Formats: sequence, structure tokens, C-alpha cells
Amino acid sequence: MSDELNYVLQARRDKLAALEALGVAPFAYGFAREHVAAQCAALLGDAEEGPDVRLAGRVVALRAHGKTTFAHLGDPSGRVQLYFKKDVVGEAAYAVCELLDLGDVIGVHGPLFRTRTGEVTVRVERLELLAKSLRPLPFGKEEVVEGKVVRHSAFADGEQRSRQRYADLAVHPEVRALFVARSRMTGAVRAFLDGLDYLEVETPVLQPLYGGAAAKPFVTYHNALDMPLYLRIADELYLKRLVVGGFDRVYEIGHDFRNEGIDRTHNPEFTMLEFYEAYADYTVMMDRVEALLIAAATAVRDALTAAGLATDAPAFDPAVLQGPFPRVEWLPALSQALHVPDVTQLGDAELRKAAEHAGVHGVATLSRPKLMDELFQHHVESRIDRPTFVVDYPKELSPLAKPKRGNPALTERFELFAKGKELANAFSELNDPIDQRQRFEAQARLKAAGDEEATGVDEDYLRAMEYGMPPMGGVGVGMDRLFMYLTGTGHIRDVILFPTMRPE
RNA sequence: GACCCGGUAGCUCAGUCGGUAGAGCAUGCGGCUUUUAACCGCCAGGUCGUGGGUUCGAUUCCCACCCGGGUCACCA
Repeated sequence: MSDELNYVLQARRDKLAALEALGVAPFAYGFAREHVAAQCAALLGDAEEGPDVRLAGRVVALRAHGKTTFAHLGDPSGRVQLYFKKDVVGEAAYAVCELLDLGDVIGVHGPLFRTRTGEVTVRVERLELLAKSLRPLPFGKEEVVEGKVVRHSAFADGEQRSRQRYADLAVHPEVRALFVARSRMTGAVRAFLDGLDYLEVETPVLQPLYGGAAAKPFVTYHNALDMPLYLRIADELYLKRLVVGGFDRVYEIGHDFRNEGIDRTHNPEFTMLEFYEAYADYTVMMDRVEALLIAAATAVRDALTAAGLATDAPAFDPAVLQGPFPRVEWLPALSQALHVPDVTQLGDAELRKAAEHAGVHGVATLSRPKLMDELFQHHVESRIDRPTFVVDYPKELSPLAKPKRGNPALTERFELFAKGKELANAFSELNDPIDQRQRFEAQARLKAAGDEEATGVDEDYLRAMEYGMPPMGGVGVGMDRLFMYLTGTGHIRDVILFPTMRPE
């Protein structure tokens, strides 16, 4: 696509000049809006003629008939039809009307009435151009078939919709509604945690050491300090420092950054919720996660319903909105899936055979715990549909969790799965500084051996822990993926306003 | 990283078994004072992703690259 002034763009420039010749300022400073589109139906009621309204928004449909013009004005609340009649608005204003384009931002003033076909309409008496659109928005034509909006020649190129999200939003009310729902979801999560006396905090994005997860970081450089800094891969270690300091319940919603591939479930920067609660173990956190998910689902459902977008997405599913969610234990669930009494009693050969049968790649090189993890993913996780807690992971798979009371081979850890995808991960958090140091040192050895995802020893964090860290439960929830799940969205790009993309 | 698919007008797409391309909508002009995918008529609009090769001739065939999508691999 050329950015040069082609004939379409040139036509808009010509109209701009024509408007200026008429003495119309094409870019205004403001407008005293008094109503929104969605109010109009109620204001008119059953009457044929209604009160005056003052509306502002974008011209989203335009049908000129000579000395009469119909248009639709779109604003955040919806859309309403406009009727311009030369006899009503006058010669001068009608001349402006004839220079309107799809996409122009205008303000109108006039009484409501009902057209012959029954549509609530503004009989425009005054028209103000607020911003001339010099580049055509990719509006598709719409028709209503059996109550549903059918869009023709739509703006369908997913790449361009992501790159030019402003245009995507401008022409797709349902995309706006989706992102409103996302904001409502975040708001509901905040309200939920605030209601439990959690404190929302902000911790460093730029960190001298990265940790709290296994991932490759982004590296940047601070000139004045003359040192590299890492963009955080997790919030965990700073939030737990705050619990040491006496903030018993803290949470943060912010971006983490991981220098990995981009696909339908991965964006290099993504929104993570982490929350930590002193004196709570993982069973308490399970209750929190369940209530939080229900609050999030309710908010999404309400927002989509308000926008007229009721769907069969999980946010509308009673099994999601009510709970309690089933809880299954990791080892028994795997044993049952493999039809064996106890998966831990299987020999290495049997495990490998089972893994191979499940389609796992590189079976020969995998350790026992990793084999079992692969089998679990294939046979259990991927088949979980309704939200389900999986609890008590093998110790080898959960280096950051405390051992399970009464069974040190397991850890007090749970993950929440739904539709085969992980929605939350949580532990009874490790608070033993001696154990923690050993784990850091193991990581440091891996890093020294070339593991890019291993972290180093965080001496400052150990110092904090040595002062005495209360026992606590901690949870991480990927907000993008949670929202994808609740709305049934298949691509993370579609739930992030400006996803990371290569420049054009 | 591997493999597969795609990139043609402002938008959505068709097409050329190799002879520099079409449709619908949008745009422009004319008509129309209750239309709603408005309608009727006319006109215009394209370095066919980029670079190279083969060829008398490439948008079409070949190679490389760029961008996007998908599958797989990798992955707290």
C-alpha cells in the first residue's frame, strides 16, 4: 500500500480545501455533547417526535439522496441515524453535509423523530465538523439479517487489524466491546483483591537480576550506571520482599517480558497478575483463585452482554460462573489416565513406551519426572475442559514450592486448567533461606553451563528472606490468557491492543 | 528453527496452462427531499510483496529474500 496521495486520499484533501473555502474549520476544538446514541431510543419512546439532542461521533454510514442525506453516527454507546434535509439545515450547512465522508467526526444538534420505517433518527438542524477524515477507514457495509449484523467487504486482514488497531477499533464496535470487557475484567480482579485488603503495588520492571521464572530475558543498558539491566520475567521476588516488609497481602498487575518466540499464545510482553498472602497456604489460595476467576468471568459476561455480544464463550458457562471447581491430584489422575494402579511404580522402559505412544518427541533423552510431566500434559491437562484444579505436583517438577506436609515427594502446588490450558499456577511459597540459597546455586550452575533461562543467585532476596519471611501462598495468572479463555479468543494478538509485531 | 499456505485496486477477492489484469464495494462526476448492503448512469483507479534468473516477453515458471498465517519443535 502506497502512502502517497492516491486518488482516494486526494479526493479528501480536495474536500478539505472546499470546506475551508466555505469558511468551515475542519478541525475543531471541542463540542458540547449532551447525549449519546444509545439514549435516543429511550428519549423518543413511542412518540413520533422527540426532544432535541446534541450528539458527537463518527460518520459510520452515509447515504446521500440529492437534497436529502441519511447517515449513521457512531459513538461509544452505539449508533443512531441522522437525517439531513436541505430545507431544514439550510443551504450553507447542506453544502458542508455534501462534503462529508465516511469517517468524519461531527457534532449534530436537532430533534429526534421516527422515520417511515420506524427508525429512531435525529433530524439534524445544526451540523458541526469536528475532524475531517483525510484517510478512508476500512468500513464494511452492514446489513441486518434476521436480527444479526452481517458485514460485507469487511476489514478482515488480521495483520493490518493488529497493526492499525485504531482503525480496527474505529470500524468494529465488537472489537471495542471486547477490549472494554478486558478492562472490566482487570477492574473486577482489582476490586476482588482490594476487597480482601490486598495492597496493589508496583515493583521494578528494570532489574539488575532477573528471576521468579525460567525464561530468556530482554537485556538493556543503563548509561549512567554503566551496567546492564534486565526487563523482568516475573514479579515474584520483589513482591515476596514486600511481604517480608510487612505488607501481608500484595498484588501487582503489570507487564512481564520474555525473549521467546511469538505465537498464538505468546506475546513478548504480556500482562501478569501475581498475588501473595502471608499465613495462607495453597488451599487458601485455591479458594482465592476460584473466587477470582468467577469474579473475572462475571465481569466479562456482563460487559459482553451489555454490548449485545452474548455468546457461548466460557464466561457465560454456569460451570465457570459458579464453582466449586473439581480438584484432582496429580499422581492419581495420571495413574488413572494410564490405567495403572500407581504410575510411580512403572519402570523407565514402560514410561518411555507410554510417552512414545502419546507422541512425545525425544523420549530417549527425557528424565523420569519429565516423562511423567509429558504424559500428564497429553493425557490429563489437554483433556480438562471445565475449570479444574490439579494439586500436589511431584517435587522434581516444582522447584519453587514447599514440600507437601506428610508426603515430601510432592509439593504444595496447584495449577488451574480449563479448555486444556493453564490459567493459574500457585504454591505454598518457599520461605526457608537455606533451602532457597541451595536452589539459587543450582540455578547459577545451570546458567554457568550455558542455560539461558537459568537465573543467578539473588543475594538481596536471600538477605530479605533471612530476616524472616512469613509463610505465604502465591499465585500467578496470565491475564491475557485468562481473557482469551473467558472470551473464547483463539489468538493472543486479538486480546492485546498493540501486540508486538515486526515493523512494516 | 523445520515444513505448509498466502501477499493482485482504498477494502474483500477472482484471474492469467508466459503476451504488462478483472469483479463487488469504496472514491470522483451526474440524477434523486424518508433511505438503510439505498438506487440509476458514467468515469477513473494497479511498479500483481522485493530482488535476481530463464525467456523475444514474467504478475504467471525457477531461486533467494521480506512480511503474514498455520502445523510442529522449543518454552514459566
